[in-house]
Amino acid sequence: MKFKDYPKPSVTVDIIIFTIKDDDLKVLLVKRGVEPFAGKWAIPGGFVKMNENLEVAAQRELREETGVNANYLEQLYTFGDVNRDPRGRVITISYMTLVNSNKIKLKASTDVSEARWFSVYNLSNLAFDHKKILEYSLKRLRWKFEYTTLVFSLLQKKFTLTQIQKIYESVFNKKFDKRNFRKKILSLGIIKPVKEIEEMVSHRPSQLYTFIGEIGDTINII
Amino acid sequence: MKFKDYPKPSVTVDIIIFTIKDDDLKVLLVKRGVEPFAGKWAIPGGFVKMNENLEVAAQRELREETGVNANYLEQLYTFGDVNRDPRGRVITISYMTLVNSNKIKLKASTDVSEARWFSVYNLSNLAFDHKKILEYSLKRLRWKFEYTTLVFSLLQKKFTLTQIQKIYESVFNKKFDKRNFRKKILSLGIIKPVKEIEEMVSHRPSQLYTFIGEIGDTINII
DNA sequence: TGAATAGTGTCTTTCAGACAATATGCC
DNA sequence: GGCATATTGTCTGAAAGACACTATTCA
Repeated sequence: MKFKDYPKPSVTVDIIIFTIKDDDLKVLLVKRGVEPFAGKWAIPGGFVKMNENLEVAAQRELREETGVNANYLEQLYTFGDVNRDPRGRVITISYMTLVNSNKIKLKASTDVSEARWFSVYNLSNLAFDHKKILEYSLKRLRWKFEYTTLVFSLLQKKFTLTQIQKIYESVFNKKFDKRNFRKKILSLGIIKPVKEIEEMVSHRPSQLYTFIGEIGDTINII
Repeated sequence: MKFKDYPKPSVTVDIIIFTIKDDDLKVLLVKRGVEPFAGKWAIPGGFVKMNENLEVAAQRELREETGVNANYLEQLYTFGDVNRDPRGRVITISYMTLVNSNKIKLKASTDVSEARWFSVYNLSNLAFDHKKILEYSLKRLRWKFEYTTLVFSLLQKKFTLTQIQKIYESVFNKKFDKRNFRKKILSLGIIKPVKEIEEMVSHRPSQLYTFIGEIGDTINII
């Protein structure tokens, strides 16, 4: 079979980069510098190189945009409708990751003019079918937060229970009862208190905990 | 950006076709007629045409192998490791579907020599990375059976509670308690009895039910 | 002592899961 | 009556969810 002779679609990876900033779930978008959709905001992405695995390509895009490596990266879905890109047939494999926004210093890559964090609850007018991709990724993110220990990819080594709860409240965009939430988290046996407490706060300092487990482990949280 | 000038990977769709036959969960495999892996069994699939959406390509492959259209088709995962196909870079988007084996008359397509149903619990020595793909698809199938009404895509319009239970037992490869299972299914409010009972059986005939809802609806079943 | 956040327990309801006897139709 | 399968209810333990007050630190 001489499949080299057939015309082939282009293949890209897009990476949805989530973070929590100011108690709000945010996603990193880049402003397109070239047509099509010049001036519109888009999910960062780029072409997959011929000798590059898909996850490697996604990691590379992440690094180009943020300068950090993901400790969690998950393939989401592949979008390949014939007319999703006016330049021709482009099939994109979407990935998502979560980064700690403190560690990030945004830098513009070569073919984009700007990169910025956007609240996921206030998005509009994105390039391509990226709005649809983001809606899908938010569903997946919530699902992952219900069933896995993904939250710890957004926390420092030591953290408080309130910090966990605030992240959950940002991701689900709703409040949880403090007592029930803490009871549930503690019952999972995935965190343990450390011999330190919060410092430099003008109120009762809280107990610090550390995560014992692997990020992404399956476990019922909510 | 003249992205037409870059070398591009080939893109295929593979389709995992599940059915229940003889109270056993089976998957359709085809015997490869050509190299690489000539003579090995493989998941059916083929190249995506340039003017063809991904789901359409998957539906087409399904029709070529079985002659039926899917009433349920779901994208699973995209496999794209650099060396997964010795002929070159091939990225494959996998889909899964469930068909009623009564309706199927298998036919060989052009580039395969034979198609057969295999028990998912007895697979070995498949072509490419297809073993890995099947393991992944079984996990997803089970997940879907826990949380959705997918089972009804395998049943006729009228069915018995025992038929539902037997399908679940095949999919999860374990037995369920009859009383608890029926209690649970009935509590969901997604089926209703019809004014007929089973005929032509040499034992107490059972009540027939019909499904009220959409296949794939989310709902907690197990 | 006031401000700010940390930390904590009980009750009710729901659901999962264990468990066995009777009913019906056909031969 | 014997065979084969259908149908049915109770109890227990676990977990979810509603709900409000006290504790601690700092300024």
